[in-house]
Amino acid sequence: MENGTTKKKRKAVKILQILAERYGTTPWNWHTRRDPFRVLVGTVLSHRTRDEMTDAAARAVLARYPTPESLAEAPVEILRELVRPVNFFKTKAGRLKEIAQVLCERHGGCVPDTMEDLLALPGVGRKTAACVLVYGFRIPALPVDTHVHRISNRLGVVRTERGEETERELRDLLPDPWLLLVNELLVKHGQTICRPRNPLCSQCPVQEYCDAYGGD
DNA sequence: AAAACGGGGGC
DNA sequence: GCCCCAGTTTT
Repeated sequence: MENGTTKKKRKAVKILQILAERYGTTPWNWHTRRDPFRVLVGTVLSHRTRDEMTDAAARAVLARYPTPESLAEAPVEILRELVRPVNFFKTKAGRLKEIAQVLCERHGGCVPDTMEDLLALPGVGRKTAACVLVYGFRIPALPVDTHVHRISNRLGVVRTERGEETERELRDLLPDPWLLLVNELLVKHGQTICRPRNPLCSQCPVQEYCDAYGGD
């Protein structure tokens, strides 16, 4: 006998299978970003900022300050210049330095691998901490950003007001292997097709599963 | 729960 | 020119 929750789980996994085919995401694609420090720096810079700008800034910072030790000593005015392309760059420049200092003082120059320790870092919330766990350590965690929240609700996989509720409900719905993929897949989908405004529903590979699909 | 932070690119 | 955007912290 199949109850409602089981049905939802099957639907959620089916959707992710289709999106994984569409966007070509596979576990070994993460190879390039397995260094937790790089993930942490890049994710902090990405807050409220588009990918293209984030990438340039993260590379600039990491090229000059490739370790927590060097970043902790970086002059904040130079950091500001390096991260100027991203939103909130003044705040983020200071935060990056603070984070690096805490890593050196409390964690022996390493990025911690628990949610609790990550959340204690300045400027690191649940989304960023989960990104470090998933992309840096491949520990199952669920980064819920605006894309994951919006798309999960449009699809009808969850019905939630806030990101934290989305995180709780999705976690119950998805087996661990899919937790590792859901953020990457939904962000790609959200940037290309399931956009906040004017989604391209006619091109959507999961329209038949979508509560919000209106026929486009 | 809502505002503050805070700036470049797309329309 | 206006509006939006891979969040977090503070009020």
